[in-house]
Amino acid sequence: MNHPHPPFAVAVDLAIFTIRDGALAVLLIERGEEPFAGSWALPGGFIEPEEDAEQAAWRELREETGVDRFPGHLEQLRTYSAPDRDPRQRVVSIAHVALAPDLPEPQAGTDAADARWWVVDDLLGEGTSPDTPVLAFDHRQILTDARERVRAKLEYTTLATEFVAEPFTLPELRRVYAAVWGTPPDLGNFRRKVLGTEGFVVATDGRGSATEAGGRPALLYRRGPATVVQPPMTRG
Amino acid sequence: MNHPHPPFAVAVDLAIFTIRDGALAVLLIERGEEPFAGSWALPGGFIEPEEDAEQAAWRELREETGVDRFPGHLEQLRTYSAPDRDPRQRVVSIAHVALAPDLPEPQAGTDAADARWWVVDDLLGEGTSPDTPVLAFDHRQILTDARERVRAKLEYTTLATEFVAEPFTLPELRRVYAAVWGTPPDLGNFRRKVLGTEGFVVATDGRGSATEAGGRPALLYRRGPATVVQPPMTRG
DNA sequence: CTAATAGTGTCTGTTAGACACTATGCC
DNA sequence: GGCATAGTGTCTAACAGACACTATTAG
Repeated sequence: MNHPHPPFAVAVDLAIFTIRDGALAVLLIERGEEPFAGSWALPGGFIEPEEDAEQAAWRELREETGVDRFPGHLEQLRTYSAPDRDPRQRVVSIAHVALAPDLPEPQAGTDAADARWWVVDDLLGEGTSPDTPVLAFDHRQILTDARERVRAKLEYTTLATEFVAEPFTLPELRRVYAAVWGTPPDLGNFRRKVLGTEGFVVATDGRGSATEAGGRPALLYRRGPATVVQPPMTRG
Repeated sequence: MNHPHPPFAVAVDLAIFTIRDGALAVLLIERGEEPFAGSWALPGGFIEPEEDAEQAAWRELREETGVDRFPGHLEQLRTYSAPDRDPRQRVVSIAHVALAPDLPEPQAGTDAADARWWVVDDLLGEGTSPDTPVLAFDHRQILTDARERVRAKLEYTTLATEFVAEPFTLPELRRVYAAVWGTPPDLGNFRRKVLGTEGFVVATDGRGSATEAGGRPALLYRRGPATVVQPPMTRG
């Protein structure tokens, strides 16, 4: 412990995920100020004196999505602390991952030029399409780590249910896995696993409506109390 | 992002684990200064201006263990940021977990009254024996989280090999699992899993020496290139 | 009826768990 | 030989993967 301790700013950054049109999407903010003005970045902000990181993350979550009672899940991801990650000053960022059922189109915040959902595979794919932005700071790395966290957690937890609004159908839940993993799990085996895991979902007496194209309506379920899936579901 | 940003100190704390006498042990420092003078704490220190958290953790690791080339594994755990976790000032701590083969008894650092290894189960157990110290700050929580990280990672990674010095025997490696999980995995199934996982260990042509009590000498192995164990080993 | 989606049944190879057995060292 | 430890073999129940089949809706 050597004194003096240099001054640090401590921020939280958020990778807020949802499923939109069958794909995993993340909320990005277009920066209105330098550095990286015009680039897109993960939403975030500095921790206030009386907050811990989790409280700051919840606050940012509400501010950036415009939703008063955020319906999803939030957890800490990891902390990014490279000395030059922000060119203005030393900023350590405690990154978080949030998941939610389909949220409304966001409104741009006070200091943001614009805010919108992006398909994650478009952002992280190899293809350098002219429409896909370069992310500000080290946010591409954070987003990569965040996606891997979500992918992994779908295997051994019931976290997928946080991506759907209650009540939900099993086909909807299966589409969450398809979106996050890139390929849908086998139908029969998926149902066996979900229904065979005590407390993953609980049946309701309702039935969903058929899709516009017809087809049998699916049964409706709610989230159960279970949090882990043992043994895990397997990817691919 | 509201200005001004209050000043934060950013520290790293380390849960350095090893196996001593068949039990999981952690290195603690007896604090010589207030607050918590006389209490025991995880080793740690503040991040320097030109370092990131990982570099700071490696530096502290060398300083606190007195070992120049630390032989084990280091990874970030999570960040603890409660506003009142340090009564002096606002300190955010990026906690890390380190694993190593049996290390020499540590020398007390400059500002530490004493430094020694403690059996983790003695520190975290329910029993309030007079000899077991109360940990400083939120270090009991950090230690609990760190132990759980290690327990979990032994299931699905080859991390256990970081607890033994090369070359090592399979019975030695099995004793790592016994120490961390509290109960040894079944002998035959353990060997089947380790030897059946490509790249977990690689055989050498050497044989270990028999124990003092006699018995057949075990074959010697080195760490392999594999990092994951799929499907995982199961606890208990 | 057909198309489309939801849901069930079943076969098979793999493997974890349990546990008995054999091998090789020291005294 | 006996004891202690290392290492092998085997039986079985459970289960993931694959995939064929049946059910229920809209039009």
